[in-house]
Amino acid sequence: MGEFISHIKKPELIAKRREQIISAAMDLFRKQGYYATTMRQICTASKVNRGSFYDYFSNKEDILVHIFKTKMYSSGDFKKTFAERHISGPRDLRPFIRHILNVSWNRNGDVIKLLFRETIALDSEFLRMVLNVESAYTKWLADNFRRGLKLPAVTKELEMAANSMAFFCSFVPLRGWNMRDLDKTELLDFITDMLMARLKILKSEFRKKQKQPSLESKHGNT
Amino acid sequence: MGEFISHIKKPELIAKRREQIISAAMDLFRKQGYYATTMRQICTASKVNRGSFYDYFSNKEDILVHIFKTKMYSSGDFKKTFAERHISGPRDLRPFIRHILNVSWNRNGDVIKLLFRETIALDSEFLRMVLNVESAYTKWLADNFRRGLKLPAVTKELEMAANSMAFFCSFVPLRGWNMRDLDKTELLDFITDMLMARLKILKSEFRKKQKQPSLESKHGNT
Amino acid sequence: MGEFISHIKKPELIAKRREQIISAAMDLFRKQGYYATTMRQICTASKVNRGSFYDYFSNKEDILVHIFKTKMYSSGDFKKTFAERHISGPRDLRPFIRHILNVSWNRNGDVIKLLFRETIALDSEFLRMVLNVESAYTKWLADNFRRGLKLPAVTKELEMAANSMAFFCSFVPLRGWNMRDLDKTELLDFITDMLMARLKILKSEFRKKQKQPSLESKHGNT
Amino acid sequence: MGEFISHIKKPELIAKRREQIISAAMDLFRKQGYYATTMRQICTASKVNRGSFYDYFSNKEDILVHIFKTKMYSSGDFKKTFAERHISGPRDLRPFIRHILNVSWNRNGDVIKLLFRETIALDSEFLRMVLNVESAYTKWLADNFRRGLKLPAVTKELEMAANSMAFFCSFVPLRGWNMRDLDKTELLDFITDMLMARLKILKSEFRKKQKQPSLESKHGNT
DNA sequence: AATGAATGAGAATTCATTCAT
DNA sequence: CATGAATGAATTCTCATTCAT
Repeated sequence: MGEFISHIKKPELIAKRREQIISAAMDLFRKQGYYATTMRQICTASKVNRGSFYDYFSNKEDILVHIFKTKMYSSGDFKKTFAERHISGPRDLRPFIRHILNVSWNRNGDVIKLLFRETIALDSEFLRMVLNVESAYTKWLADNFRRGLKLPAVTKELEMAANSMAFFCSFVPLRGWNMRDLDKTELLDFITDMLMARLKILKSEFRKKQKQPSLESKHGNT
Repeated sequence: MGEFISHIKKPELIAKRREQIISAAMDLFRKQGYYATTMRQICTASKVNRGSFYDYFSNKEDILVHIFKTKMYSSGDFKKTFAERHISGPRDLRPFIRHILNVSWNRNGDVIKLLFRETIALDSEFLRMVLNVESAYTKWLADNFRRGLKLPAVTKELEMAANSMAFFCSFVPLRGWNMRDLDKTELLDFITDMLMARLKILKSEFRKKQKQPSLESKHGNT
Repeated sequence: MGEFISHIKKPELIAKRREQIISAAMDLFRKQGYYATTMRQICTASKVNRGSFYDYFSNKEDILVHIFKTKMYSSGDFKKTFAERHISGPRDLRPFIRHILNVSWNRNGDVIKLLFRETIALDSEFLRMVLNVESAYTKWLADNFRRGLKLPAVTKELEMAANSMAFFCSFVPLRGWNMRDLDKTELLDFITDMLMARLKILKSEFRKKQKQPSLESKHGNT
Repeated sequence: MGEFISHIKKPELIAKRREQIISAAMDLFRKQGYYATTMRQICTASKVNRGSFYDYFSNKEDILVHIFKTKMYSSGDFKKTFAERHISGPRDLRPFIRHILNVSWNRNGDVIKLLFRETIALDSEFLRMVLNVESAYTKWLADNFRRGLKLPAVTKELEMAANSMAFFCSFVPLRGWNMRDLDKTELLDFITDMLMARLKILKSEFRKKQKQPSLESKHGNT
């Protein structure tokens, strides 16, 4: 437990070696999966000595942990990228969705794939952390949708929309094998349209409710 | 590779033991993942002798193969279930979607999860087979949508809708950890609505194109 | 933690293999020490497969634990042997001492040596157990001395005598390298005489105290 | 092997660093044992760079060798201390014994413990040297006893007494865990008395033999 | 003379699979 | 056809030692 402290003195060397290792490991994990990838392979591919490896990571699992940490939060791509893309009004809604999907599919695809496939390899303590980050991210999405639709509060329906959005982020990473690059670009618009269509319904339902605040309005389903 | 032929004579015994093993293995795989599950655990849980196991499966991976084979095609739940639910006209569209999602989330959730997480453990030959089944299934979905929308042919947009649909099938299996049972039920309608909304757009666009067949109509991107 | 349960079914096979392993291991430990002895060597010497080893012991340390357990208590040599040799009166005192030294030096020498050298390899929980057994043994010795000297209670001086006795048990195991076999036999009488001489002083001091119960009598030391 | 020659020029630096290292190492060896102590720990504790270490010792084992060398002979505590305490007549006998035990238990306890536990880690050549020193020390003890008892020559019985004495030196270092500090002080007198009592018998037997030089007198053995 | 990173042999242990009965 | 012990290749990780700066 507890944060691993490297014995190596130069921080820039630590960063460099970790980068080497993570890069090689991600490649191997993507191709073979976490378990089927051996330390031997990782060290050979990253050109880091098998003994030296343990100066930079505490053990094999630690690579996964670092990947998720680096890519998901702290200095991570997720937050940083998305923090810059904030929704302030209705006009931002569509570009916001497109942007996030685009980044998720084309830049973070590998991490997302890993996230779905290999979280089971994480020890429970860190797993909980990862899931918490995911939850927080979904909440952040929901709040952005709220602003984009000018709604007063985050409703359960907004949460479902956010969950769908988060799930769409893994669409291409998980199902990309069934598509050509061309299709992926078209899919971006298709999915954006689908989500926008659903959000519009959500908005119009809200308006209806405002006019007749005493009546619950839902369409009956089987 | 080639098909594994058991030495055991009685087919009903083979079926029985395989069922025992698959049932126990799926349970363990779901909880711990394929690699973290040992043959010892599988044999103990299924009450099959560790030596006898190899009379019913050729090796550990073979269990996965059989699970996918059994659950996805041949006697599989997928086709069988869905074959009975065919779309013949527009009125079937919504119930069709709801039904498929419902079955996927509540009956086939475990297999779907396995499919996303552990296909990497399969040797490439069988992996290709699995992916082919998936593709075929998606095509079948697209054709049903076509019938539901009364369109003359399967367009690229219909294919994308089908891909989305197939992807939604794994929504709860993969992201269920973030939802209560209650939410899952509401989500069923939410997703159905979203897909229906997109299909309606698709239909109306088709109508527009029929009236002005010479003009390409697309919305601007980014 | 907790008792290791072997998966092997036949108890007699477990006993046989453990015996093989312990015998080979003790030999190697004596020559090279615990740490310098590898599992490879133990398995080769005991003719037990390197994988099979873990069907009979939970790990390397477990060998040490078993040696101490087997040799020190439960079915162990210590208790069994000594239980039969009980002091009931003054005439038993000298034979009792001689017998215990003899057994310790000639039959349990290897274990005693191990006990002094390798207890540091034991995990703290089991180490405490071992030390408790030692303490109990020393108390048992003290009580026998008490009976042999016909004293009413175990005094601090009796405890010191017992501690000395327990320490003498490791004389030859620890310092045997400085003696020929011939010397060891003579040493048996020499040490017995020494302890007897001290016990006689102890007894006579007790008598003196009984006559003048109000006066503390001790010789002054620097 | 042969003596290790340091590349370092300043002898006082060599001495200083070796002292640093030995001091830290002894502490760690006592607590954890030789094998469980890593070079990392030794270098951290002694504040000597892990690379520099090999400028002052040839390898890990060399620390042990130096400890024994430094503490046992040459500039060693043993000889120096004891040389000052020489027996010239019967009156010196008891103080001599007390003094040696006291020093062994309270000043050299750690080295003695190490000597019993870790000599096995020494390569055979140096081991022989260590044992030789021990033998010489025992002979020196025997000769002092001879002078204290005014005997003409060192008999086998005197040798046994000296061996016992040498063994008593390790009593508290090896069995101290079973005693409080208070007990250790009382034990000093108890053991001194025991040895003195035995030596008196030895002396009186000598006198008897002198009177009847033709008769062998021994007590019967089991 | 000090520093600190690199090296790689070797350790304990696991586990799918085989095989004799 | 079942049983359960044996097999051994492969895995992760440690650590004394070396080496370039």
